[in-house]
Amino acid sequence: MLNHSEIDSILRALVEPTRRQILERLSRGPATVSQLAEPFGMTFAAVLQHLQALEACGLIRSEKIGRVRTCRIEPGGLAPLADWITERRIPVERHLDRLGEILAETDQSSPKVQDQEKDDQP
Amino acid sequence: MLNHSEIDSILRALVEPTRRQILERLSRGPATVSQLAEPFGMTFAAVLQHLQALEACGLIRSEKIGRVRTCRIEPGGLAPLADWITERRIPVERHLDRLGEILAETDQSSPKVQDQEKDDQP
DNA sequence: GGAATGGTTAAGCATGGGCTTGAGTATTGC
DNA sequence: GCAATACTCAAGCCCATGCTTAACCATTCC
Repeated sequence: MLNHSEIDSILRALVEPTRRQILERLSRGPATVSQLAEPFGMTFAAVLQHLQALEACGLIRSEKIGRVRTCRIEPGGLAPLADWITERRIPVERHLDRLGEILAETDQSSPKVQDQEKDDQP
Repeated sequence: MLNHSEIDSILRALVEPTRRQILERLSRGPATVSQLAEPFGMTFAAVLQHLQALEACGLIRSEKIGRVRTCRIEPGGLAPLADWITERRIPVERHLDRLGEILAETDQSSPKVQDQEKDDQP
């Protein structure tokens, strides 16, 4: 499915553990491509591809000076995903609010709505 | 890479557009498996696999009564991802704070730190 | 200028995961 | 009991994507 929305590309970038580790590393400060590649048992080119994916969706930013490219975190990069999450949460809160209203309207003699257990392993 | 942490499974679930649409649908109220399968031009079995992925990482919950399985949103399902995002954001804020301190310490005669442009298309 | 360093790109392999098919199970309606 | 319904499971196809290899710039050092 070619859903090329913004959160789609951010999620596709974040779903890869290596890229999350790169973000982790960059959150402790800027680094060059070779510095980023070194800790991973991985080719230079592979790390570069990860960096391009991260930069394409606005999670990092990079700047080349001379022959050295330095990468750093883009501060607001995770904001679209954070917004998406809060948007998805609001309807649920609304549902809970309506549930609260319903509970308030009905008698207090049936307080077992919170009792539902989640079945862990089917 | 077999990184089976919680946010890993949540991200793997959310990265699929179909599963996000299913979440969207369920945020408007519970639905049976066949009700969920109907709008997608997709097999029953395929939707079922998506539902299993969503339930395995705690984003939805389902209950079978008779031969009908009803699915609903798990209210706190997105919380681990939201927490992960805020955790990643704090170091950046710290960096910005330190930047603010540095700017406060130095003279006000060099205000070009915010001037850096992001190069859109390489 | 030539070698070394740092990065970039393209081509190809290989695995994972989404989707289908097809068979199978449990429940409901007659 | 038998058929229809609603779902479940397993096997396999196929494509997207991560990774490697191998060549190819560009910059710095001598």
